[in-house]
Amino acid sequence: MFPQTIDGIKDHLKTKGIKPSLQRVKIYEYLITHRSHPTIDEIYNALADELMTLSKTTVYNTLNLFVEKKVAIVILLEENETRYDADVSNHGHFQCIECNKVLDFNYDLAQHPIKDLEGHMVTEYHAYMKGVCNDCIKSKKEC
Amino acid sequence: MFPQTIDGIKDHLKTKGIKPSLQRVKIYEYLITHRSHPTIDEIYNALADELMTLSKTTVYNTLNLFVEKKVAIVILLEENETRYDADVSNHGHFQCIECNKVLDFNYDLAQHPIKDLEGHMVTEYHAYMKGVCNDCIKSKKEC
DNA sequence: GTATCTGCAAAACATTTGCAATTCT
DNA sequence: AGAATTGCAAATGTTTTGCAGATAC
Repeated sequence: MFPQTIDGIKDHLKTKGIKPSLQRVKIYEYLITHRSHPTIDEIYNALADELMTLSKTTVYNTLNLFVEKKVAIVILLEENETRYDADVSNHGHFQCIECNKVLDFNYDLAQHPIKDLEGHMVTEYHAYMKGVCNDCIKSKKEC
Repeated sequence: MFPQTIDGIKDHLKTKGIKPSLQRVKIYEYLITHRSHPTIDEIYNALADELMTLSKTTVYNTLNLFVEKKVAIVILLEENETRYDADVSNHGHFQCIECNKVLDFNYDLAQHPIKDLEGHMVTEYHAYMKGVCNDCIKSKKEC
């Protein structure tokens, strides 16, 4: 599903019109190897050790570029918290309100025609849910 | 669907555990008479003339209270933009990427069981789409 | 050598907090 | 009077912008 090698990542980015700089490749690699839908902060903190001079501005620039070039999508689940996902296919997200974990789920809204939207041109589909994940349900029962 | 009178609004807020102060009643009235899913700024600007001393803090406080007491929901459609809706039922939102208008649509995600989420407890359902509304499609054709 | 990319510092916004003044009962 | 609410000013946090230096082709 995702490129498996650094060269694969470079080729993928090039195909999408993105020059594969070190920072961009590392950020994309982080996104595809950490499917937790990280925030800018999480990405920055994770890579700052390895890329000593990395700045948050670059992380912002890069993710804005990724979204514009459609190699990543923005995930909105909470106010004041923008998360990113390298899986650009139509799928849903479930966030646990106890542990804040985000799970993907298979669901393509585009497959469900909506009467109220006839006549409009739909280009993006988003579905998300919140609740308590099974891990947190278990931990609660133990108390 | 929504209370039709000021007294109706007061009763509704009281039922939900909210003391109906002037500011709260006016903000709730604005929400149910302007179904455009306004931002804090839009609500503040719309009411500032009438409520001379209204502060943005009060608009923030009030909407946080409304969400907590479940008389309004947060609508996330864009980064850094929180919108509010007094319709707390499960339904979807469509935003036009040309004119930014937000339309409601009838769609209850809760009616669509998701295999990947078996074992988790889902308490909130959100669906939204983006695209170009029919008004903007028409204006484009005219050019 | 010219374009682009990076990263610092500052600016721009959105939201929250602390607290004093006001309102309501 | 006592409790809750309002609203100002300051603080916090996130994202963008301007620009100078570094990098790539």
